[in-house]
Amino acid sequence: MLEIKEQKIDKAQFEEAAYILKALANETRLSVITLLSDEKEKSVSELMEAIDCEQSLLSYHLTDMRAKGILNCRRSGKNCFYSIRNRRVIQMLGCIVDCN
Amino acid sequence: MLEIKEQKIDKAQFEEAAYILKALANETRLSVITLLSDEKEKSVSELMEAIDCEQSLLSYHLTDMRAKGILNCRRSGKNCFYSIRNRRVIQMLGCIVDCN
DNA sequence: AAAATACATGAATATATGTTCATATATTTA
DNA sequence: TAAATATATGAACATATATTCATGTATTTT
Repeated sequence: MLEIKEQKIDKAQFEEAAYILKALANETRLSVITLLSDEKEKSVSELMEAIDCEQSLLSYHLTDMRAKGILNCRRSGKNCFYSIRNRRVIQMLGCIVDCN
Repeated sequence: MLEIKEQKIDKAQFEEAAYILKALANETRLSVITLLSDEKEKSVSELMEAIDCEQSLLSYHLTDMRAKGILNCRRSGKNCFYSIRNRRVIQMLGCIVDCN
């Protein structure tokens, strides 16, 4: 007698993907990633200017993405320069935008 | 004199991407998409069994993903069969999982 | 050293998302 | 037609995410 093979899913395998998706699922954040995706780092002021986002709010998003390992931050004088920590995120964003 | 070209971002262009990302950024939802990605539709019961998710909670996620245009639903007798509406989502999920 | 600039942080609040439980609805089966 | 099965929905609540505003801190400029 042939058993029907049940497909069981280990939800845990999606933990990390969901975690990153949550960290990116926001217009401001997608804008930041896009601005940083040309390899060049940008200061908070530059990002603010380009995205037209309130200083405090942008800072919140940047700090959080940094805490979640998506962005890097380097201080230089009065400025903080943000950049993308792992280039895979750019690839991912590319797919997302393409598939849409 | 050379002007520095400011890069302005139109956040609105990311609205749709962010909308879909939010709709997917959850372990249960990623599990559902994965289970449905083999072209075959599955009933709520089958999904429930495979994902090990409470009926009501799964229903909530399914209904929402359906409302957001990610899933289709077809009733047949006592069952409701869900499937992926737009195959691009699978491609997207593939990228996400790969890049990670 | 005081003022200005660039950014972060905390508190308060608003809004969105996820979860549970009880109950409703549709369909089939007995 | 009553009971069983499969799924949806509403209410209440918990938690997470986003937003605003005031203020703190580090650095530079005057």
